[in-house]
Amino acid sequence: MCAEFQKPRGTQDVLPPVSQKMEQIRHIALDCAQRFGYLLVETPVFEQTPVFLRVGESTDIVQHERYSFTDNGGVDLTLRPEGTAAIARAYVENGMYNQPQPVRMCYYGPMFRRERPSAMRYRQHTQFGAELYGSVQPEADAEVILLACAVVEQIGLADPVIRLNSIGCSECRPAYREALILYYQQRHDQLCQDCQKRMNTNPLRLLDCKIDVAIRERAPDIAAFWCEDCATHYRDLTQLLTSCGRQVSREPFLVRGLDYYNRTVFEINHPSMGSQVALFGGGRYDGLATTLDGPKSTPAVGFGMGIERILSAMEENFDLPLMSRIYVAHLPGFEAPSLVLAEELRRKGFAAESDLMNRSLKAQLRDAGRQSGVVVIVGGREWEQGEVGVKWLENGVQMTVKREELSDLLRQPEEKG
RNA sequence: GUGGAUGUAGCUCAGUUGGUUAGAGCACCAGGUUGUGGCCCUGGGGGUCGGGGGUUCAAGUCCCCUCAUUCACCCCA
Repeated sequence: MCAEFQKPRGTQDVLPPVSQKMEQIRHIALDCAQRFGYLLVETPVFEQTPVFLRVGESTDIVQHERYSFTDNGGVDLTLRPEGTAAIARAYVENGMYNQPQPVRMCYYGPMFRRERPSAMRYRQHTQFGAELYGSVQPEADAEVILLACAVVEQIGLADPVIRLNSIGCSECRPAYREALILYYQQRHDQLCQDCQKRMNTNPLRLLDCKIDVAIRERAPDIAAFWCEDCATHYRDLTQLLTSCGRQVSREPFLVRGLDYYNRTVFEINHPSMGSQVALFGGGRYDGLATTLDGPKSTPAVGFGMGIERILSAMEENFDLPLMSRIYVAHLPGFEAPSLVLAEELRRKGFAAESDLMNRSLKAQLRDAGRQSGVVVIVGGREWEQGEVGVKWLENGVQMTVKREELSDLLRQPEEKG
């Protein structure tokens, strides 16, 4: 095919049966969220660009991964790279801080980042996420994490291990930041090029480096710098999660790339996935809504979950429940009656389809065999007497019934044969 | 943005040191059964060999460019 007709780089066509699986995941996620009290909020897939600039000036998402464009009215717009900023905007714009707090919301939809595609990384991907506004309590962090774990578990992954850390608050982080810079400055010559750059842009990210791991080992741990409140918050959260039977692993080097986080950050990996690929990740971002013109104090926690990654993680141990479909076949000349009968069955709630290819009966049965279900045969002597044939392909059992009795017979297929 | 690997039918892949009209399996369609699937047999459709340029009497094969896929980085879900 001509190159200009190919799908854009890093995007995918989702075909059956994968598309059905995706629907299943969406259903599970939204259902879980609802049981936790998190209701769906839909925001536009594009926003005015400044909304996303709040994600952090130094992050790659904002710096060079944006899908931005100017519309005909001269407005600067950006395809959303993540959900949190958009939800924060919606929370503020709709005055949701006047609702009884906390406000529990979730979202589900496509995200766009112009990065180079690789394993489990796409330019358009789907994220499910949840956001909790209004509570500073560690219980809030816990609930959000428990929801994420519940979804992951529903999908068939046993015993998720939560990788957890706290990156402190405006009280205690500056001191840690200084200590970290000092430590790395003393070893400046041994650092990789990226890290030398990171010293100035985002020192916390030094801990993310996969090259300078040896240097990192002896780097100062933020836990030693936590203020009283941050320390209690972290301790309480850990306790809450373990009380709920969740496994927590403290990750001193987990910092995450978005600037808006404070205190809690977390993520979860899956063994089937390559190195640094998280199924979901999130944290607390008490300052974000304020920067979008929200009230002075608007605490919030949330996570985002990569649906394509979830899909690939569950691939082996998750089967789609097959809906049994009815194939209405016809003898030559009975195309129209078979279409009518199929429609009749559909109106009674069955999944039914008829042949549209003017095939021979033999070919229709072959076709029906591909989806292994029930075949209703229309035409011939039986039709003259107001009857149709019914055949179960599984075991080859066949019988003839009055048209009026057909739907009753089909409702209990397991008793036949 | 950096580095590596790979592009031949819908899918998985053969294709010799460059040499006639590019093959197989699976899948698809039809027939073998004037009204019955799966197995088997026979036949059929389907390819600008990712695209463009170059070398050559001759390119799927060699060279260059480009596009795409993929893996590792960067970063993130």
